[in-house]
Amino acid sequence: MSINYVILGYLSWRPMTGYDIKKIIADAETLPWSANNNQIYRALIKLHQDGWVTKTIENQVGAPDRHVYAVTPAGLEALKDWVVTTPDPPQSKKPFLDQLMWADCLDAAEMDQLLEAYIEAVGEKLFFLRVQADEKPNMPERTPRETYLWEMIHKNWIAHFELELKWVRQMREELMTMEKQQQRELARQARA
Amino acid sequence: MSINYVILGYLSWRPMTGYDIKKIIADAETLPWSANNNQIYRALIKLHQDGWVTKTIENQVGAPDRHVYAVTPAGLEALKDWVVTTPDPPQSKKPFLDQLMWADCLDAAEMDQLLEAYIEAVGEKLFFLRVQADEKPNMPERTPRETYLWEMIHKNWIAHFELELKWVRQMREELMTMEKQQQRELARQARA
DNA sequence: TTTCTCATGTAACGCGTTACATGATTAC
DNA sequence: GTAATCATGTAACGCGTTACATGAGAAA
Repeated sequence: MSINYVILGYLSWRPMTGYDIKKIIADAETLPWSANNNQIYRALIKLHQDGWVTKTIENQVGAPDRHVYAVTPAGLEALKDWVVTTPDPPQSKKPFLDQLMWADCLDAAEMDQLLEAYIEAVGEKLFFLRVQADEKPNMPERTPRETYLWEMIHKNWIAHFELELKWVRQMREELMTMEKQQQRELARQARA
Repeated sequence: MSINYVILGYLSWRPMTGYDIKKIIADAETLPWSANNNQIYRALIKLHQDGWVTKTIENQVGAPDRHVYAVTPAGLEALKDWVVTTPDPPQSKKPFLDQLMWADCLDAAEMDQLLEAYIEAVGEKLFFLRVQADEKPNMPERTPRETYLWEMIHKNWIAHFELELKWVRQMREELMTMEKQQQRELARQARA
């Protein structure tokens, strides 16, 4: 449930509404959540119950009330406690690799098409990551170290997808070579 | 729900029971599922209902009956149909990166400890991956291409975790350098 | 006139997890 | 005697998703 802490983290920057949080998470290419209301509004209720955030209702005219949440000292403490917990290794789902496991039933052309499709999917994701890496979020007063950390996070994701591209391209070439070699061998056997 | 297809894939190698499948998935370092009964036995029921596998009950003495599932021609077709679906890009959860986002509240020592802990977690995972890459699964009659594909899948995971290690080690060094530089600057200011 | 933005929330459902339940045999 | 192996299955729960619900004002 690290989403709760991620929300708490954003609130540690400045007080915000669920709606604000939702937009941030929806736009963040490097956050693995889809920013659905159910999670966010529930999370805010939970954070409030735990005393980690305060809730202020701002009345508006011609628009719904804003429920503005701000982090409390207890919340900051809880955030730090979570930050220093021993980290888990990354957990990736790569359904493409599952597909590859049983891809030997494909002929050379079908296999090549499959790899090509993966290259495209990964390339697209990489494109959006790069676009976002260049954008500057409107976040206030960041220390050089924090700026550095956020850059490294972005670099991590980009490197991850670049590696994936490199890997699949290498595989594509090697499969091509294997296929050609086999063709030559078959031709030789036919002559004999 | 690619788990259903992964199970179908294993059954395409040889007929198996849920128990067999469970052991395979539990041992496979590169499969992202925990091999719980609930998923596996339900999946087998579903595959059977869809006519993708047949079910044969083998009575045993002194042990529970074995429900042996074998793939049907329709199952093989469904497997291939799934294999050629346009692949999704990988989806990774890296809670450590979420922690890093708010890690600027840590002092240099705490930060270094956190990075060290991540290095250990990733290193351990990498160790197990490497062990398994050396093991030869007792799977029958594999074409050179299928062998190659499985090796590439393993390499993908290993490269992924190696990259993660490299990334965090670089960050550790750079943070160390930044810290020293800041110390020197503070000392200079103190003299002035 | 339709769509977008602001803003909050709920309902239904799918996937995945741990833990529970049974019960004989074999190994330490 | 305790634990592991063989073998099947269920219950309860958590996290995450999409879709639904409301309702005003502003922009296209």
